[in-house]
Amino acid sequence: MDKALQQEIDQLHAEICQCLADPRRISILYALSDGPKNVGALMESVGMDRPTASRHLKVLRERSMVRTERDGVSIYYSLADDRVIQALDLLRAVLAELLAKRSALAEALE
Amino acid sequence: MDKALQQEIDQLHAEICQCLADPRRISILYALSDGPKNVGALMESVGMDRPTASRHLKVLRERSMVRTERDGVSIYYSLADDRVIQALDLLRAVLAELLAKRSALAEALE
DNA sequence: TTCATATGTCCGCTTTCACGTATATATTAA
DNA sequence: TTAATATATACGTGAAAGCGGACATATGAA
Repeated sequence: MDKALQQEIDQLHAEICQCLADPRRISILYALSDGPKNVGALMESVGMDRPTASRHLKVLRERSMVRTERDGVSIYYSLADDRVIQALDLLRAVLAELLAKRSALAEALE
Repeated sequence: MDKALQQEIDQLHAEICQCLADPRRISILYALSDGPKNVGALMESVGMDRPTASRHLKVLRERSMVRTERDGVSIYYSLADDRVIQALDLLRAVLAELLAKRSALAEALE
């Protein structure tokens, strides 16, 4: 493939990954995997103040990781694509294995 | 689950995602999915200078996303877990769909 | 129109991160 | 031990991202 084109794809790919590279946003995405929620419910379930929630939701919105739908005065957020959760689950499994290995090392030290 | 514990997991989860949130590192990981490579070969295939390659490799090493093995004067890097590539592929598929939708919109405008 | 509620943005501040140049380390061969 | 090769780090700089408090907007009801 063309080198410049490949770089542009990698850039966009990295921007999507960037969305996932924050613990609050991960928490938000898993909260939404249960179903749509408005901002208040998300603040509650993730434990953030309003500006923080809004900022992170904006990041996710701008990268099209979440969708919004207004219902009266509330705005409901939902996942745009379940594969994002699948990807997060894969990485979480990798993490689990890393931690298990470290735990085994720790036990071997005793 | 305990809230503080959950936050700590999300933090580690985010640190893994952080590894993926850079176009150079994505390029490195895909290059390694073909098999182990030393730094020189990676520089070639990804098109970076040495300090840049070393820095990114350090990030991937510290998060255990890659393994290293010395062979004489060369150091060979390899993927620590193929599921990282699986996760990247899922996200790339999400990206492809997003771009396809935008492309359809662009055509509809003509 | 005025008020209350839900959501979003702006500001200053601090931290993190990526870059390139120059320098350091480690391994092998002479 | 010296030189050569392959790899890694240190440093200064500039850009980007996160935070919380104050402010702004939009919808619906009185």
